[in-house]
Amino acid sequence: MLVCNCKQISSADVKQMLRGLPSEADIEDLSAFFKVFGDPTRLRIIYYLSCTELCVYDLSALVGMQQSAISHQLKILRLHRLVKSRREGTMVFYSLDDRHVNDLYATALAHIREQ
Amino acid sequence: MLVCNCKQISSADVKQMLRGLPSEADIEDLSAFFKVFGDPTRLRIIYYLSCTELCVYDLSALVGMQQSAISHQLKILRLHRLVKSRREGTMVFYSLDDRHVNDLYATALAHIREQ
DNA sequence: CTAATATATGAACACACATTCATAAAGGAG
DNA sequence: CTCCTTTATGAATGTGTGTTCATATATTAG
Repeated sequence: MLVCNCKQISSADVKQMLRGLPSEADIEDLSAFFKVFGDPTRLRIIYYLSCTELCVYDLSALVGMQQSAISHQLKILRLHRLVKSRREGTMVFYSLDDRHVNDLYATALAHIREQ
Repeated sequence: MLVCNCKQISSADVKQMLRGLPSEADIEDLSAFFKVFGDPTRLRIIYYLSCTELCVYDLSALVGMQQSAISHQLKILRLHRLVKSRREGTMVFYSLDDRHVNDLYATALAHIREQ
């Protein structure tokens, strides 16, 4: 029974909720993962990479931000395995590395467009 | 043609990318939306509400955080139309108000669990 | 009305984070 | 080797944000 007698939820119900609760680690991972999408610059990078593979410099030109800023963000995206990189001479090409990205993108867009 | 001659992407390709680019407003909305999920406390609240409707006090007990903190977070969730509230006497019951939430949750979990 | 309970809110603080600047590292050309 | 280009990284800075504390608001009971 919960502390508040609002609806007399049984302790059995509470136990069942606690059983289904994702682990501390999962919740941390989840929130960290969503946080990656919670930045406009990273979303723009993700969009452009969803179109085609791009090098860092071109990405910075497209996004309209300094190369350093893009590199920093690419590192974060890489650490979360959302993009992968491929070196070709002095250049490094980035591309999307997750089949879920588009799903998330689409679902979120659907949400914000439902007024 | 992009500034870097890395792959000689034509200006037509660039134009097409820019055509598909979500608007400034959409990107802001998207990132703000994802940001809401980027916090462990809010994720816990969302989980519990995915089980059942709950009042603020019980939520704070389940999450293990002060009532004030929960109220602040509920306000954010409400502003993003992820939860809805219903007053019953002095109590306010919250419940999920978005059919996309579970989709996002599941997709994200799938991502972080793929190694 | 007052008292009690449940929730909401404002201010303050501490911490996280995105960007910029400067610079280092890596590779290719000469 | 040096010079140039591309990318990565560290430090610094300013901004954003989650929590707590104190308090206000709202509703019911008496």
